[in-house]
Amino acid sequence: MKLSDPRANRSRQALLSAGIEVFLVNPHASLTEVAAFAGVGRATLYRHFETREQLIQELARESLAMTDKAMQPLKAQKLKGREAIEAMLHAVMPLANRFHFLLSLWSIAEDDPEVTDIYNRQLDEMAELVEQGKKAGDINTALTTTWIVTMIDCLIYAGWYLVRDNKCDAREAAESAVQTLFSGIRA
Amino acid sequence: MKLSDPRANRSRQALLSAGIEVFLVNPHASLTEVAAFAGVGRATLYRHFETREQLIQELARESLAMTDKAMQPLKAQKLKGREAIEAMLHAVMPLANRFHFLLSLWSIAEDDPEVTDIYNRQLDEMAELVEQGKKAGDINTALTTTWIVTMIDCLIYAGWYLVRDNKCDAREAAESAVQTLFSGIRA
DNA sequence: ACACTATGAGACATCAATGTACCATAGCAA
DNA sequence: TTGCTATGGTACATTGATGTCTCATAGTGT
Repeated sequence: MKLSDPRANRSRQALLSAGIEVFLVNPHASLTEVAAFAGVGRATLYRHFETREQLIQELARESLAMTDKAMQPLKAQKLKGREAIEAMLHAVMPLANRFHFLLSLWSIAEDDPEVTDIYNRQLDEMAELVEQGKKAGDINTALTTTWIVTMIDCLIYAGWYLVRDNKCDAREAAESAVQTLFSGIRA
Repeated sequence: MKLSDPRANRSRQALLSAGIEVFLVNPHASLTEVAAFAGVGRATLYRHFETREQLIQELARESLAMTDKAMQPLKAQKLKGREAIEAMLHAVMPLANRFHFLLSLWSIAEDDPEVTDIYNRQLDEMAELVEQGKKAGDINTALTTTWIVTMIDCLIYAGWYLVRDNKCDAREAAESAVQTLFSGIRA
C-alpha cells in the first residue's frame, strides 16, 4: 500500500509523535495505546507499520536523523576540537525528550542494521572530533579516545535526564556539561 | 512456603544469578528462559518468586545491597571529600554486570518503594560527599550539587558500559572516571 | 529407616497483545 | 460527479507469556 494521501501523511505523523510521547512515559505501552493517543484507529497503525518493532525502529531512525540535522550547521562552520564539541553539546541537548524513550527501547532499535549504522557513524564522528582536539592540544592525550567518547555520550544522557525532569533547561545542561567535561569539578 | 532447605537456597541463588545474566543480554527474556538458564524448573521459579516483577525487584534490592556492602569499608575509614569520592568510584566499578541489566529494567524495579528508598538514600549519601568536598575546597562551588551527583552517576554508567564490553577493566575505568571528574579532559 | 520438603515435568486456564480481514464511510483528485 | 484511497470499527485467529495445580521423584534432617 502506498499511503501517499494527505490523510496518510497526517496519520503517519500523528502516529510517530504519539509513539514518542507514549513510549517516553511507558516503554511497555501497547500499540493500542499508541494508536489511541494518536487519535487514529489501531488498524490504521498496522497499515503504516507492519510490526511493533518496525514502528520503534522508524522512531529511532527519525530521531537519529534529527541529530544529524542538528549537527549540520556546525559541520558547515568547520569547527574543530573543543569548539566543535561545545557546539555539538549545545546542539544535541534540546533533543532530550526525543531520545529519552530510546534508552529503554534500544534493545529493539538496535535490531535494525540501519539504526546501528547511523549510530556508529555518529560515534565515529565524535571520536574524530576528539582526535582533532588532542592534536590541537585541547584534550589530554593520556585519556583514551574510547573513554572520552563514552563519557561524552553519558554527559549527554545526564543532561537529557535533568532536562526531562525539569531540573534545568537545555542551555544550562549544555553549559554544565562543557564546563565539567573540560575542567572537571575541581575548585 | 518456607523454602529453607539447602536445596531451596541453591535454587534461589541459581535463579537470582541466572536472572542477572539473562536479563543482562535480553531485558525482555521470559521467565521460562531464566529458569532454564538456572537449570531449574519453571514451577520452582514461581515457588520462589510470585511474579516476574517481584523477581526483578528482588534482583534490584540485592544489587543495591551489594553497593552498600562495597561502600561499607570506606564509610568505616571515615573518608571525606575527594578521597571519599575516589574510593567510592573504585568500590563501585567492579559491579558493572551486576547493575547493567537494571538500567533496562528500572521502570519495573522502581515500582518497588523499597528499591527507590534505597536508591534515593544512596544518591543522598553521594550528595553529602559532594557537599563535604565543596566545604573542604576540593570541589568547585559554582556547580550545583545536583549536577555533580548526576555527573558521577553517569561516570559510573560510562565505566560500567566499557567494562561490560571488555574495553577496559574496572580499575582503569575507575581511574579514568576520577581523573575526568576532577580535572576534566583538558590537556 | 522415616517423615518431610523441594523439585521437575507437564497439563491447564487465562490474559493481553499482536496481527489479519472485512466493510461501510468519508476524504481526495480528476 | 466519479472512481479511488485511507480510515474507523469490529470481529477474529494466533501467539507467547503468565500463573496455578498435581503427582511422582529425589534430596534432606533426624
